Amino acid sequence: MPDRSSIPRPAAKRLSLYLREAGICVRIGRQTVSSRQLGEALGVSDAQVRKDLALLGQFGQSGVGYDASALYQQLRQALGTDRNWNTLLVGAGNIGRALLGHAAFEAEGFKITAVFDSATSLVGTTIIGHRIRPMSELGSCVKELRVRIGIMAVPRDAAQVVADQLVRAGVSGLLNFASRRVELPDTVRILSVDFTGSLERLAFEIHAAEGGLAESA
Amino acid sequence: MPDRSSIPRPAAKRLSLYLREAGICVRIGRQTVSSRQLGEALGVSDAQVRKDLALLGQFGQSGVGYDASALYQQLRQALGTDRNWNTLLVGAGNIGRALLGHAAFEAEGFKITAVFDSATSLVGTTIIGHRIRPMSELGSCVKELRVRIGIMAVPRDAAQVVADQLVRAGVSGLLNFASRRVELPDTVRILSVDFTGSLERLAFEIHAAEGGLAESA
DNA sequence: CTTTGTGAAATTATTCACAGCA
DNA sequence: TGCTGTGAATAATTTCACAAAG
Repeated sequence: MPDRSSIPRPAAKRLSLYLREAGICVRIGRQTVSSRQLGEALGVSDAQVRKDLALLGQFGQSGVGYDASALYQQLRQALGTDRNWNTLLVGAGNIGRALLGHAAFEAEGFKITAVFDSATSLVGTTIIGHRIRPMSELGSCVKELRVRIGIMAVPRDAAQVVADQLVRAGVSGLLNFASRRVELPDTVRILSVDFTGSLERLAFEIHAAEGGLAESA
Repeated sequence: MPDRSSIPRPAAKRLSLYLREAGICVRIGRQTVSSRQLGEALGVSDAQVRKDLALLGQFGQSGVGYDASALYQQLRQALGTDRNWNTLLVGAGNIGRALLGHAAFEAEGFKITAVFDSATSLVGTTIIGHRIRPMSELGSCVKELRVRIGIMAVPRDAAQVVADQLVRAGVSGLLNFASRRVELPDTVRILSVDFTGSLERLAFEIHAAEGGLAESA
């Protein structure tokens, strides 16, 4: 067994890509898939794919490739998505509603079990089948429903306060849609999705690609 | 003038974080900010901050730090957000609507100038002040409004087709919300935001931290 | 004093290239 | 033949540490 105690961060990021691709292979009935094929589908070198998958153990077959469904199962297990994750959503605004309507979550094992909002005008109403709860119920909800991930779709100025509440309620991780860094105890993981930051990075790449040549004159 | 095209990818990712922080400094009236302060606010080492900012030129002051508004301007210029970027949105579903209601885009120089959808039931209707246009208008719209970025908020199975249409229409970059890799000519940049993938990565980190399968820093 | 900018060193990540297997 | 798994080589990135500057 290889040393499984430490998976490099960049490799960890690619794991969910491999899972997606393995899922496609399984769905279309493909028996095996090679590191080259996976790599081409995802824009990664074949050597990189092999290195990454070897981190999870040896289950490829020389001359053949990886068994698609074994790969799929192995990745699900490694990522922890072989069983269900209960999540809760804080913030029933634009982004929150989009997430509630995002069917892909449940298909991949993530269930939004409860929705919270601090706006009293929203509390008690039902949005896309979810009753909006008051923040005061956060703690009991996390315990009763065994929620492990809190999804924060709140304004940036509320992010730290909500994060603190979620941590106190006992979640293990946060998915943060507010473009603000929040301080957390290092027992709690966070991953941020920043729309504006993404656009800025994209703009930078375009800008640099176009400006880089023109400016050397 | 520094050569923007030679900025390392990880550094480029941090640039938008620095911009956010510099913006906060300017807004609260702070005159100067040091690499240590920036680093602490963003979870990056001070040496890293200095290396990154030095890529844009030398504008720090020994013993003092960086002039907040000069830093802000410099970053905006480097990222290309000192000028307006016209974008268009394809897909007026859940995610598309959330993006239309996301005020932060315009505040940072990104304007959604037009919205498209392939559903004939939506075309012609107005959503959050935007008339939904048929896909057939894509080409003329890009030209007339000088759109450079296409935002794809479409189902995964439509992603490649829509990407092809956007490329043909002449955009320079794509912001993709579908969890599927799309093939593009390498003159066109793409950046993908994958909700499910993000959740999977978060779940992996939690899972790994708890299960002994850790991720190295 | 404090803080920048930057070579040099250390660390981390990727690619190469090939032995070994089916 | 086609392919994996993996050490070795390479490349990229981060950290160190300090001279120079205010």
